[in-house]
Amino acid sequence: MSSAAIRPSDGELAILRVLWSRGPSTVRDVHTELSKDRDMGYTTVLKLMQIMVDKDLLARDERSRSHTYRALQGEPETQQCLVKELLHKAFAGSRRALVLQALEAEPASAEELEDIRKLLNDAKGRTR
Amino acid sequence: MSSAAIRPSDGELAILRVLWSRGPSTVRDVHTELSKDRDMGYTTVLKLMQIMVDKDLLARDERSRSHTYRALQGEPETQQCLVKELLHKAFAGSRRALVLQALEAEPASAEELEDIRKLLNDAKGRTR
DNA sequence: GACAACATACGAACCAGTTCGTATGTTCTT
DNA sequence: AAGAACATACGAACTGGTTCGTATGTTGTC
Repeated sequence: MSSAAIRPSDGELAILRVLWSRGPSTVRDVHTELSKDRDMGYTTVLKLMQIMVDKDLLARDERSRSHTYRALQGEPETQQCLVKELLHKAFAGSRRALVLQALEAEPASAEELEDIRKLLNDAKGRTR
Repeated sequence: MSSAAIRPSDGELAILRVLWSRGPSTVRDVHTELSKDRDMGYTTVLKLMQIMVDKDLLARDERSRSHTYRALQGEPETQQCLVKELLHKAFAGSRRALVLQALEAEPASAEELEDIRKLLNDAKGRTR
């Protein structure tokens, strides 16, 4: 079985998100993408991605001059890791309270609620 | 309307949790409570709480020698602030994905699922 | 071959959060 | 009145994350 997901920092998460959506990418790719939102230097992204390789968050392919990086942990695992952390740090483990605040964060559309309802039905099957 | 909740750091959140559950408390109270889990010095807690007063996270009553502190922002507001942040940083705003990972984080009991279902029904009334 | 463009490497500064030692002042006990 | 116990204040060190300048090497173009 695979080891638990590593909790990424904010900057790391931003990079992971690019990699998850684009697939394996060069530093330049990622930097270009991130520059749409924030305003950060190229070498900043480079350094961060190098650190992430050390932490086993990313793998690097050095075969071409512009190294290509890929995420070593998936989006759902990472999300779950972060949710679990928040659940315990801020909600004393109460998923009910967490869902409540998630729903109240912004008004939900009817479709959105319906989607989530389906989720619950699926979960019911897996109940212990 | 009240201003938006301040995002507390991990240490700050731990202190807020104590104050939410105990009500207004002294540094000693909080330190005693926190010592059950972590192992931190008395002055560490003191310092942190002083900083929190500066940040308007806590209010301090200095009338007695042992000052008493109370939380200036409520648990739900704070939770919502944190959830909202995670929602955007890690879930691209998809509450569905967030709830999914929350449910999969640990197996849910049937009652828990039922509770959450009720939440959804209530939310439906408020749909826009 | 020389110069521009572009790549990685890496040290150093900076920031927020955390931790704690030490100074200092008050209260309580005997 | 002296000392123990306990309170706040605050400087300073340490940490992890972030940012970037600068050095250096490679590629591509004229």
